[in-house]
Amino acid sequence: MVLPDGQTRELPAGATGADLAASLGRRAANDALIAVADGEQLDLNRPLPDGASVSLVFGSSDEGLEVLRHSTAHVLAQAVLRLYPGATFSIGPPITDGFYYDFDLGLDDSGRARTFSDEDLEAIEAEMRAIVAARQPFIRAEVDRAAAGELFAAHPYKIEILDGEADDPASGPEGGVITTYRNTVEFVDLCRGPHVPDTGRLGHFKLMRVAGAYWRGDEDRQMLQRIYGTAWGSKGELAVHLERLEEAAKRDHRRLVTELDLLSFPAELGGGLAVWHPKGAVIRKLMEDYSRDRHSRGGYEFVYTPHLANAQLFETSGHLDFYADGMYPPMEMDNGIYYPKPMNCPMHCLIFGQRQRSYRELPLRLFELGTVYRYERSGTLHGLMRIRGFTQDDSHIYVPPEQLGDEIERLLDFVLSVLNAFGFEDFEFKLSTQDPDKYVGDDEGWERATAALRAALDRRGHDYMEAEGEAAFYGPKIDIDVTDAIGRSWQLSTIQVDFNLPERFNLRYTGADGEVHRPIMIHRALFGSIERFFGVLVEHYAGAFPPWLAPTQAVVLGVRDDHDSFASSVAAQLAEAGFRAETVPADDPLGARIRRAKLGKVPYVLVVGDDDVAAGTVGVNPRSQKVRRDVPLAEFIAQLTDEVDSKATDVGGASSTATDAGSAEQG
RNA sequence: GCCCGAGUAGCUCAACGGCCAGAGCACCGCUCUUGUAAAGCGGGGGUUGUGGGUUCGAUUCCCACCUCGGGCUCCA
Repeated sequence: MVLPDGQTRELPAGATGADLAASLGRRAANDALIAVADGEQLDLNRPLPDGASVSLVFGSSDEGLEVLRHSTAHVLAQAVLRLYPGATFSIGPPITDGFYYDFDLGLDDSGRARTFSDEDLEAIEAEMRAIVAARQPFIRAEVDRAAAGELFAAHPYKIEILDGEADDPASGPEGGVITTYRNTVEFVDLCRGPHVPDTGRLGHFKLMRVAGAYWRGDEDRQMLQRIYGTAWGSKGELAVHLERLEEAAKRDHRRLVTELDLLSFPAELGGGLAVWHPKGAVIRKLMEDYSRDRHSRGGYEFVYTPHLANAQLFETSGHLDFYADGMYPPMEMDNGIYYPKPMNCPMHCLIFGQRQRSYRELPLRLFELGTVYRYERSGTLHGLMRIRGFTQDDSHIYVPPEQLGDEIERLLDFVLSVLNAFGFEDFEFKLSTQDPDKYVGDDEGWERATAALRAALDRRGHDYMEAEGEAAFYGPKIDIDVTDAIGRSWQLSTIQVDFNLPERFNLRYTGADGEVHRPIMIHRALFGSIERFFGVLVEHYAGAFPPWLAPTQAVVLGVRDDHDSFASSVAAQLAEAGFRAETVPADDPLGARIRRAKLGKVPYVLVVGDDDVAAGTVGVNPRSQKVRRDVPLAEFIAQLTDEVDSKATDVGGASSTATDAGSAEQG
């Protein structure tokens, strides 16, 4: 065998991964989950090919975690089949952070599909613990189709997998070899493997929730009962994961927007529609102002278009053919049919097509904060992240084919620089290419456009993954994900090439050669939706917006009520300097007023007492820094001005020389 | 839309089928006059999501609908 570090090791013929692990020491023997020989994953009890390059996989690696989660899913299936006679099972793959398994529990006495409840989860988890304690081996076997059919005669979903209707990533035949894994006499699963040697290697798991899921993800098929779980290589990692979930729950924008009085979803309005309260509106306005300013400097021209359009427009654009399901229902008026717009592009195309265009005008970059309405099924609505009425920072760029690459490159820089201002620094790029079954335009155009996108990414030095076949039917695209403060990734920006709409709207320009040409169109949104981006920001900052965005930048508090008028004058001077400041009269004890301001996540609390009235100073209590006393107001204003102008994400500045007048706790 | 779960005061939550549905925060009033994260007292606030049903009696049990949350699907 050749080990990953280049060493070689002699083992008797027929030696297994387990033998290799044993030869490497006790830890390897105890902790190894599978072996990888010449790139092929093997159970530890399978013989290693002579002379192979072999590495052992542990629960500490992604590969190991997948195996461990997959095996835990098997344990879940065994527990469910044991506890629910008549139940059958379908698939149970590992997923990010865990695993799931889908079951069909059959019908109850009244003919309705049986389902799991939350209480069932506890019983199932207890059963799983028993299976883990029993240290059942996973025994692999290769069988032929007939034997497999017999083995799974009572399990129609397994039969369907055997019949190869679809290739599931975790189960199902591959290369004609059907493999099964048996744990006990009672439990055997159809599975490609590999698995951990025995259930004793598992145990750091937790069942999370039960949900409905359609067989094969197809809503015309049977709805199955899915159980989700999380599983890790150690107790510590499981604990860290559960803490991360708690942290995410604390940052949930739906909770924070209510607590901070930013916006709400009144039931009277209808599902998926929000109203913005004054504090939320301040932040939104600042985001929009910044966006407008950047677009203005970036060579965009601003346009406005209405919320409704005649059905004819959406027939021309193809939305009624391809997107009708996502549109609000039509309304009839003056013998015409009108739809709320689900996208801004058709209207921008009308603007382009309104007169003759010259190549000298291109690239023509039309920009609009355009509000659109989309019908989202009620079950899919989710706070600000999925909503029915929202505003896109939408632009459509009309460009000659030969300038596509340059424009994309320019766009990439623009997008990243704007996102940077909001505190995002980690980006992931995804290039989606043609779906061979569903596209418009000629192959040559696609190839050129895709090459242009690729070249732009390369020239800007961005690593990207390629998603084959995931492009929209009208052209290839680049999607940009950002990573937030706690490591979650959000898809925000998208840059999409479109050959289709210029065709449908018969858009043309006159080239330098005097001939008529068709432009290529780029759709691009940077925030995507203002609402969704706002939601991401709330979670990213955990509601503690940086000074330039905070709805209230400073709360000024008098120590006693005879300081209130000085406090008011400080607030007035801050307002005069262009800041958002409030005072709270000294009707309550100072501590209580400070606490309320802190819970409101205000960047600065300014406290003024006798000394300050006399000297024209303030006590500065920043959101997460120490308190400074006797700061001249002008100095504080200069500092805040700096932070706002530089869009600093920190409050109080790392370099501020804090004098310790009582430590400021964090909220 | 479909599966699971939940709807009690503005918010967070109590209340075996049984007296007038309670508490904290928030809000209003009075007292307190405060130097860096919760002063005291009092007050207002509810058709327990909506509509049916079972029952002597329903916040509690059953049915339907609505809304919200977790999923499936789709995507920004």
